[in-house]
Amino acid sequence: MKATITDVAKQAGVSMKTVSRVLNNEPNVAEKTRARVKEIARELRYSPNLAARGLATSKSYLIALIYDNPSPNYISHIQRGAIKACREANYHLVVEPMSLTQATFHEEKVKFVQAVLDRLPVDGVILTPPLSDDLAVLDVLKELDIKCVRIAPKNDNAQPFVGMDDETAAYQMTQHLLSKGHEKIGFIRGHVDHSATSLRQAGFLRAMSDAGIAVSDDLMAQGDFSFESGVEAARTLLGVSEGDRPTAIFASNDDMAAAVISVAGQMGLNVPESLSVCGFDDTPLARIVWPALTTVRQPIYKMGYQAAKELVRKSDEAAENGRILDFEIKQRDSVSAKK
Amino acid sequence: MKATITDVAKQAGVSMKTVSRVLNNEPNVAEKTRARVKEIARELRYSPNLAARGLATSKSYLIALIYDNPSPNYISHIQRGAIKACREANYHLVVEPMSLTQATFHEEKVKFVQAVLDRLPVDGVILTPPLSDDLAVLDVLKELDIKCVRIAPKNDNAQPFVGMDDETAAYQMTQHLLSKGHEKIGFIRGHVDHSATSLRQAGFLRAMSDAGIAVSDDLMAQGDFSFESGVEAARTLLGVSEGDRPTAIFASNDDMAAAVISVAGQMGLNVPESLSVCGFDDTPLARIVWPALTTVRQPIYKMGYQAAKELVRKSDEAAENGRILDFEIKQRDSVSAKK
DNA sequence: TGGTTTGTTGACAGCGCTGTCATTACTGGA
DNA sequence: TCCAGTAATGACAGCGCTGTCAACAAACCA
Repeated sequence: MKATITDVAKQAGVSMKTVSRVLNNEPNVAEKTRARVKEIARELRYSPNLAARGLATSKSYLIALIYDNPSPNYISHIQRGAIKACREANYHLVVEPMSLTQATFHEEKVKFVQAVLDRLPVDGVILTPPLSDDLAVLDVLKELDIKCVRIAPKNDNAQPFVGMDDETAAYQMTQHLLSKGHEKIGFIRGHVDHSATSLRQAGFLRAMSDAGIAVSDDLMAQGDFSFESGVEAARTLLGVSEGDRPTAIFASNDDMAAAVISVAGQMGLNVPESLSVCGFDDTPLARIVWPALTTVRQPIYKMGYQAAKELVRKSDEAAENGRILDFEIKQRDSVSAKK
Repeated sequence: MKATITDVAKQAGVSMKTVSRVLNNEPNVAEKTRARVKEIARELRYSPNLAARGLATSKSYLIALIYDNPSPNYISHIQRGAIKACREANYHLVVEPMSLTQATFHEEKVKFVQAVLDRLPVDGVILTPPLSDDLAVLDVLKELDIKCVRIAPKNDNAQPFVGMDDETAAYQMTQHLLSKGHEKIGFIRGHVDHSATSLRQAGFLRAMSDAGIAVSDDLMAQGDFSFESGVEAARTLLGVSEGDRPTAIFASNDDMAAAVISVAGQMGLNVPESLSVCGFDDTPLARIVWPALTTVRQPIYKMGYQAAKELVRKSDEAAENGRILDFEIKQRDSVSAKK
């Protein structure tokens, strides 16, 4: 039925081992032989049996993406990037979301990871936030001796990761607002557990401080990254006398920024004429709301790509222990100069 | 390091084969032996090596989700459902999006599927629309003798599938609008290539016809499922004299429905007081727009689940060749009685 | 009682590949 | 010319598991 290495070897008049050498790009094969074997393999549409190869090398050519992250958009970008890298190295990606289990308690998360890895002998694991900062999970991985790259972790635990500089991004976005003449700028925080929350806030505050503008407490509202929490926060921020009202609001993510636009609309405030709004993440939503959101584009796809790339890296290539990727400020229509 | 079947066998004082029988729930093992082996396996935290098992059985315990669908939301639900079913049967899911390759031409899509399956010996494949209606791809699968379940295909080619009844869903949604007193109802069509487009339109028209209401051409607008196309269509539908304006608009998906709400807002029309709007799909967007969208909830998660379940089904369980899952009309705030 | 059936167990080969190590062919220098 | 040194190749075992088939024990019937 399907061609095996033996078939190729017979056809080419060489031993299985030589075919194996060619297939794995090992040295010490005469160029002529190499060419012939390659040719025959192509003719026979031969491709190695992963299971057999895995059994012999105790590698699986599989990378797992383990996540506990409710945002399909985020995950799907990571996933696409990771798959790209896998494909380039003839690896495959298996996805293991843990939201499906009842893993609400931390202990269960650890058990989940353990169970997955006991069963599936993957060659590497990609962890997304907030899992990327879960020390217990990292311990399990270390104990099992499985390579792991973390996406956007809060802490650099001397383990490989890829991420972006949330603090600087928030800093630059705030500068953008300042450059448009805004001084009374409201800020909506994200979910307290999320690592990005404090970084984005820090960037905002640093920019304000650098500009010599004090930020009063009532310009800071708490959200949790959800649209609903954004509505709440926007009402708090905007439900004051016209003089006290901020002329711009920086929401920690796009969902909350969309909420601000929605609330502003309901209050009869035009965006961006009477109120500038900006978000963070550049989700599809950012282009769907009206006016389209000025926001920060995260290199999510690239993070997935780099993470997987590091995992499938052959040992003779250089390792990179941490990598900060570039973000981009996407200027669209929701921010204008202060009137 | 990691326990093998031999370790368990030794500990239990039985042969490897008996352990194997217990692990695979095969009959003809004394209850006492079975219990003891299970106990020891648990103690040793033994779990079988997938590669070895795969080599012996020529099964991979892997299911592939192959897709060429730009909607991360749709895919992520399918994926979650499929993973659930895989997990229940000790299978794993590998995802293989083809949008990453340059597979714009049809021929390349076929090649892509072929390449993936040559390399990875999966036990089954899940195909999402529009791939689920790609005859050439189905042929490849058949030739390779790989089981396949299609999600929401247009045609029942006597091959396993799961789907939902788009026509009836659109029919019922239209009835809902009619029951609120609306008679002048606008309809925005979806992308012409998509199988759901014609079904949804057919359901709409049937309901109108059953209610004895003629639908004039200028109440039907063409979209392509994108927000932008929805804006366009909404402008066409609403940009007429007040008397000719529809009192309700049924958009073929949520993105376009959101566009209708946005355009209505810009025109000073209140939703739902002056215009009722409904969508289709129940994407996250439906709850984020204001007012929240009345829409049709598709059983996407369940479709993924059922598809995978069919693929991991043991041969002694009953097969189901096609399965229509239930939808649900989600009534939210964007539809009200006609004034 | 012996013979048959049914239930339980184990020995062994082999799935398709790669690692190890031995063997052969070729090269250049003394 | 011979020999060391190196490049190219192959024989063979074995990765961890399951399928096949044979062996044996227990239970049953006549």
